[in-house]
Amino acid sequence: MTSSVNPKDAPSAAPLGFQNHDHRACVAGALATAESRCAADGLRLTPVRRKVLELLLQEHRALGAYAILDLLREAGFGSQPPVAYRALEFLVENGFVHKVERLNAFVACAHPGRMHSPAFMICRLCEAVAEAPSAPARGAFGAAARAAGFQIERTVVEAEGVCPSCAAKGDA
Amino acid sequence: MTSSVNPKDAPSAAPLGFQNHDHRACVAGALATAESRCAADGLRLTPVRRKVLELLLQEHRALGAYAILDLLREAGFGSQPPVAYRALEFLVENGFVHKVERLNAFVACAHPGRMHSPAFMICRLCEAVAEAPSAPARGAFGAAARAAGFQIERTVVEAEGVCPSCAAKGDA
DNA sequence: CGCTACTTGTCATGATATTACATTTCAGTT
DNA sequence: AACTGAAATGTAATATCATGACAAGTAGCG
Ligand SMILES: [Zn+2]
Ligand SMILES: [Zn+2]
Ligand SMILES: [Zn+2]
Ligand SMILES: [Zn+2]
Repeated sequence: MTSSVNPKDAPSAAPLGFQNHDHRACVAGALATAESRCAADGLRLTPVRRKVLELLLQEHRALGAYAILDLLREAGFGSQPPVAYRALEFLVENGFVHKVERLNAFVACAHPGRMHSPAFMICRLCEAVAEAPSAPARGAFGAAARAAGFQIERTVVEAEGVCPSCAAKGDA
Repeated sequence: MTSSVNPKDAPSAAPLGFQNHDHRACVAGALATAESRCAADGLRLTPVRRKVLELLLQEHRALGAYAILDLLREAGFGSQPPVAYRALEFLVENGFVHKVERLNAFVACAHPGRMHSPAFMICRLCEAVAEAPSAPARGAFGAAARAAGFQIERTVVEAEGVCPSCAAKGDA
């Protein structure tokens, strides 16, 4: 969602998505969405899972599993890798979190509640990650896949580059 | 059309990966291309590097760094991880090999000699990997990136699914 | 309650990747 | 041919990412 870059919010030292936004609302909304959808679908958003989602939403950037694990430990949860990986598995399976393959890291979904195939823009300078909608199965690639007889089930689309904030710093 | 797998060994007009093709020519041609381009550009296609490229071309699928390392050891080269990773780094930097992020594995480039941004189709059943041309910076995603002010430098486009060969087996 | 499925905590291990440093090879120069 | 600096290689050690196995706790249910 890149409809408009709205500078109304905090000038912020925030490595957020790329545009400023009301991050408290962004976090609270996503958590609420996750809770209601879990309730609706009979999924169990347990304390660990909820905490991991909350951490990823608050950071608003991609975190490695071990970084998450450190934060979990600080919050009093288990500190062994499977604790983090299992929570992440649940969150990824149910679309609340995406894995960024390029970084071997995880990021909270920016468009929860809707089925979608994510595309990411990853700043190589500040490591900010923005999620854009994508429809890779349409377009030239999808046509090539159909021509080859390949049935696409899942796609990874990740662009590495420089975010507007870092570009401004660098050029200035 | 051309979606059917041709059982005879036809010269590959499209080195697309899932269809049959003259693999000996495919390997020899790619090696020759690599050699001539290295000669032209003053790059050193040393024995280890050439061997890694040859292994990837012959396998014609994605191999993990440690699988490559095993093959290198069998061929009498060094057997420590940096040996493989350094050869792969050279080959990736110079466009002879791509990394498949989704698999943490490497595959020989199917369109060497031309600057391009690869897109992959990965069969989850047989692990075949086909490379298609891609232009992700065009289309909706590129538009989103421009709208966000993000400068794309490199893209990862990988589709996971079922290749025509496995689909035929499964459906039949 | 007792049963079951699921979740969590933990230890151990496996898989992927990099750092550091000594040695060798190579291209260009003397 | 011998010298030299840059590049490449060999090797040990370590760092980072991820999973397997099993015991213990917990929610839902007859
Ligand atoms: Zn936010
Ligand atoms: Zn940035
Ligand atoms: Zn081939
Ligand atoms: Zn297949």
